[in-house]
Amino acid sequence: MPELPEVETVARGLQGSVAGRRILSVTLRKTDFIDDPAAIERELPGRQIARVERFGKFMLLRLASKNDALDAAAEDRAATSNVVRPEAIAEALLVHLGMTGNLAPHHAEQPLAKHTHVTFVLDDGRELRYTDPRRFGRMAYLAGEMLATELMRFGAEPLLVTAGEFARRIRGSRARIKALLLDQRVLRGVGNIYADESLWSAEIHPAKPGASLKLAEAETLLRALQKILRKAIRMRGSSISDFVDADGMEGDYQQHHKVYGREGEKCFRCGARIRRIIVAGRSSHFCPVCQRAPRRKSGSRAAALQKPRGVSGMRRKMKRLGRGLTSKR
DNA sequence: CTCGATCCCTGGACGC
DNA sequence: TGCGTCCAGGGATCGA
Repeated sequence: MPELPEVETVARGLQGSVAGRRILSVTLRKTDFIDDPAAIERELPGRQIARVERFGKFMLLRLASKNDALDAAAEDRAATSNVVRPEAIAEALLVHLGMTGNLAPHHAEQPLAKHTHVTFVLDDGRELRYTDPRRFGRMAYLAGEMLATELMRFGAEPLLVTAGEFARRIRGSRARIKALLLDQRVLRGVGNIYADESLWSAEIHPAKPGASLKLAEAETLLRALQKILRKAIRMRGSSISDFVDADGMEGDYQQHHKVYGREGEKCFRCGARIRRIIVAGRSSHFCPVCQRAPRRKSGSRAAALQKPRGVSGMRRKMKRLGRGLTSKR
C-alpha cells in the first residue's frame, strides 16, 4: 500500500522516465475515482509533463505552461527550493494511488493490464498507464486557485517538519497518537505501516492521547519516523500487497518491518508477542511490553495487570493538562 | 473536536 | 474444483 516512501519511489521513477514528455492523447475507461473526467480529457492532450513530484501520498505531475517551452533555469530554481511557489504549480495532474494504484510507462504494443483505467499516450511511443483494481485511488486535474486550495488541506511534510512544529500539532490534540499520525491534515504522507513502525521504534502505545506525550517523546517519535521513512525510501518502499514502482520493481523495506504484519511473532526488542488491535479504525501492531498502554479507559485493565497500582491513590492523575490549545485555526 | 460506523472496491485467504 | 464469506485499508461522510 503506497505511503510516503512508496509514492516517493514511484515519483522519482516517473521523474526520470516521463518528465519532459508530451501527452498526445488521453483514454479514460472507468472514471469513478476521477474528480472531473471531462477536465482531464480537455486539458491534458498536447501538454508537456514538466516534472513529477510527491506531495504527501499524492503524485503531482506538473504541466508545463501551455505556450512556453520548458524554462530549464526556472525548473532548477524550483527544484532546489522547499517552498512551493504558486506560479510553479499552476497546473498539475494529482494522482493518489490509494491501496492498489499503479502509474507506470509501458510500450504501446504491450497489452493492457487488467484494471487499466487511464492511458496517456506519450510522444515517444510509450503510454503512461494507470491501473487500480480497487479504485481507492484518486485522480484530478487542478489549476491555479483550485490546486492551491486543495494542497492547503494537508499538513506538514514529515521529512521537513521541525520537532517543535510536530510537537505542537501532536500535543495540542487529545486524539490518539495513531490517529494523529494517520491524519493527513497533521502530517501528509504517513500511513498505517510507517505509523506502527515509528511508534514501536519510539516505544509509544498507539492509543496514547497526543496531548499526553512529553515533549521529549514527541521529538523521539518524529526522529524515529523520519529515520524509518528515509530508510524505506532508500529501499524503494515496502511491497506488502502488490506494490511495484514505475519500473515494475518491488521494494525491500517490508523485510525490515518490526511490527507491521508480525502479529503473534516475537518483539525484536524484548521477545514478547506482537499484538494487533484496532485504533482509529485501523489495524495497529505493537509490543504490549515495550509500548505500555495508556492509563484510564480500556487500557486500565492492562495497566492494572502489569502493576498492582497503589492501594488508594487510584486517580491522582487530575493534572488536567491546562489545555495548551491556542493552536490557532 | 473526536469518535465510531459505514461505504467504496477487488483479490486473496480460508473453510467446506 | 468451486463456491461463499471475511477481511484489508485510505479517505470521505455522517451521526453521536
